[in-house]
Amino acid sequence: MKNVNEEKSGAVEKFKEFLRQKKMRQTSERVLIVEKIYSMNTFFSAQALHEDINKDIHVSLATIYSTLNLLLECNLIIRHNFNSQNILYEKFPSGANSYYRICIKCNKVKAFTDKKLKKSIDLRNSTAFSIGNHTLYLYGICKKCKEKMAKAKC
Amino acid sequence: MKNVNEEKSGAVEKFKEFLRQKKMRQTSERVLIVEKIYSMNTFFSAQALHEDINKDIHVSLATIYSTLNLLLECNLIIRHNFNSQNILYEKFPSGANSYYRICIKCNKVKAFTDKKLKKSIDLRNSTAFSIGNHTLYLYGICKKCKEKMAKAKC
DNA sequence: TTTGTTGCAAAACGTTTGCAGCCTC
DNA sequence: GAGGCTGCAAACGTTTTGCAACAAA
Repeated sequence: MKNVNEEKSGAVEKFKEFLRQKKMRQTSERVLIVEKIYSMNTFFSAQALHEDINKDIHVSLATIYSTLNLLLECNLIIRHNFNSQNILYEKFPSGANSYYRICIKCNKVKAFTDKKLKKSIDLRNSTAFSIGNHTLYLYGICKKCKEKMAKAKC
Repeated sequence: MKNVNEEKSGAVEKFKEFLRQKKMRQTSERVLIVEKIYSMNTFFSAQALHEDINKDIHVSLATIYSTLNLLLECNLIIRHNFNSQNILYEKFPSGANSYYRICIKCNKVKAFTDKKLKKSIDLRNSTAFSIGNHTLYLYGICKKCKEKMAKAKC
């Protein structure tokens, strides 16, 4: 198991390399934002990230968004749209994969891991398309909602 | 292979049943919207659907959105967020599953099918979570972009 | 007849943009 | 020192909401 700090410094390094390649500048704001994101373990909205960072130092929302777009571009974060209102971001370390169970009744989202499935999906790599990360969403009904529905029928 | 009209009438039926259960009204607008969606075979934006429908009869954008939300709720459509700007919808017939390859360089999206993978994912069904449909996104680099990158290095 | 639904316009929300000043390189 | 980046506020596109008129049950 990789530790959190290794993951974070790996992400910062990858981001800096990406900026170098694009001949873009390494600003303190950009680095701080990646570090913050890689210190979290939950989904987050752009707003929440903005508020969180601004407890420490002042960074404008425009900068938050511009950096989020760069991080999306270099695959260090992903963007979820679980339900129509909230758009949520999440760190996405290289080699990681995201699996989610989404209850279509209560909208709760639960992340899980599945090594076997991961292996099987990674096998889909081909010359026509080199797979980096992948994301799987399972839509269904959770135990609680199933029980509720059973009760309602009685 | 199920034919398109069967699929469409199945969707309409499922939607009507959903409305009945929620004690909501079966309006001509609602039915027309599902029918239209199930006649298409591509991703679509709310705007595009609105324009398309309004060639025939007048339906307001507010009604389009309210119906899209109902269809999301009863799992007859899904919402994609491939790149940060466009939000796209797609029909999602029961039993169908969506697999997508997304190039992180050129942002092109290609849908594909994979029966083996589908079987393997369906096996993840459990008492804790009953899986309905699922969606898999593979993020990677397509052949064209790989070739471009190889050329750039020379 | 009753009450939910529609259309319209305005509001809300997340995100982007233009510009002046600042800070990397 | 030059040009890219930031902050601010205004603009933008998508989605939601409030209200009066309408229509399904």
